[in-house]
Amino acid sequence: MSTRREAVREALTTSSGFRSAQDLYADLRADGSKIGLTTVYRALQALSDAGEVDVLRTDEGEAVYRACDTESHHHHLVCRVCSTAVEIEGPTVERWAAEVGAQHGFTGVTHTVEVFGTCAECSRA
Amino acid sequence: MSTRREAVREALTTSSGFRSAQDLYADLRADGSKIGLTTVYRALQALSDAGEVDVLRTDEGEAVYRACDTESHHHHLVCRVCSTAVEIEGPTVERWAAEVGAQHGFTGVTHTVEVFGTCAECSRA
DNA sequence: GGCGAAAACGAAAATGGTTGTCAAAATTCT
DNA sequence: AGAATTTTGACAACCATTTTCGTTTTCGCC
Ligand SMILES: [Zn+2]
Ligand SMILES: [Zn+2]
Ligand SMILES: [Zn+2]
Ligand SMILES: [Zn+2]
Repeated sequence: MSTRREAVREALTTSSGFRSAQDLYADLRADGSKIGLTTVYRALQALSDAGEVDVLRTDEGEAVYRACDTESHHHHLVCRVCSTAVEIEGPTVERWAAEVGAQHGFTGVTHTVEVFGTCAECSRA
Repeated sequence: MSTRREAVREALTTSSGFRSAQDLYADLRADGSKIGLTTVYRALQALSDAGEVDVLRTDEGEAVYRACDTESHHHHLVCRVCSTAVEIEGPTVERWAAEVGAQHGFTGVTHTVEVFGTCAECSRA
């Protein structure tokens, strides 16, 4: 694990929400790092491949990443305002997805589930 | 509703799967239409705004569209190979998403749920 | 410590989907 | 028909992401 990649992981870990490559690059540069944008992309790619970070796409198509506490299968409850995310689980959903796939004769069934809303804190404002 | 927009809607309706703007553009041109790519994008934007087509993002970030039978809330079971999609509903998931959001104090809770797999036909091959 | 191979870096260019611009063409109105 | 309005499409601009490639750093070995 190179120093640069460690820096990207660190920058990602200090945030509880999903961040884009550009966000992280800006953060790191603001902290005085001389890291290049390409390296940030490469680090995120590697971390993603290693299953150490979760990725999802915003409505605008931008990839955003998050360093989750658990590496086991889970989903997220994401604040639309501050992008803070909470890891959630749902045996109910897991079962439902598998069943609906099987019912239609699909094999190798997977799913994507994300829940969005305005978090308690942002709701107050 | 202009002729061009109608043509895009038609091209989308003849497919049971999700298609990208570029796909539709290629289809239309192959059919002899002189439509421009810009117009395809504009038509899809309008149809999407009107809630007449569903949009989702591929893993690569490309927007893909589908003219669904129902305009009411639903999700999709999508074939990873041929991209054919089946509209599915799940009261269970709807309830679960609302609950998990409420439990964490989130307001204005929405969700995205898509199920992927290999359809029966593609599984045979 | 010195050295060479291999891996990591970063700046700049290339890519590819999508959107903005603007003048021409089609449609609608009077 | 003629003017006003909308739609269209070629082309340029955008922007996130990837590729390229020469430079720098790291690492194993002498
Ligand atoms: Zn929030
Ligand atoms: Zn799941
Ligand atoms: Zn299929
Ligand atoms: Zn739903």
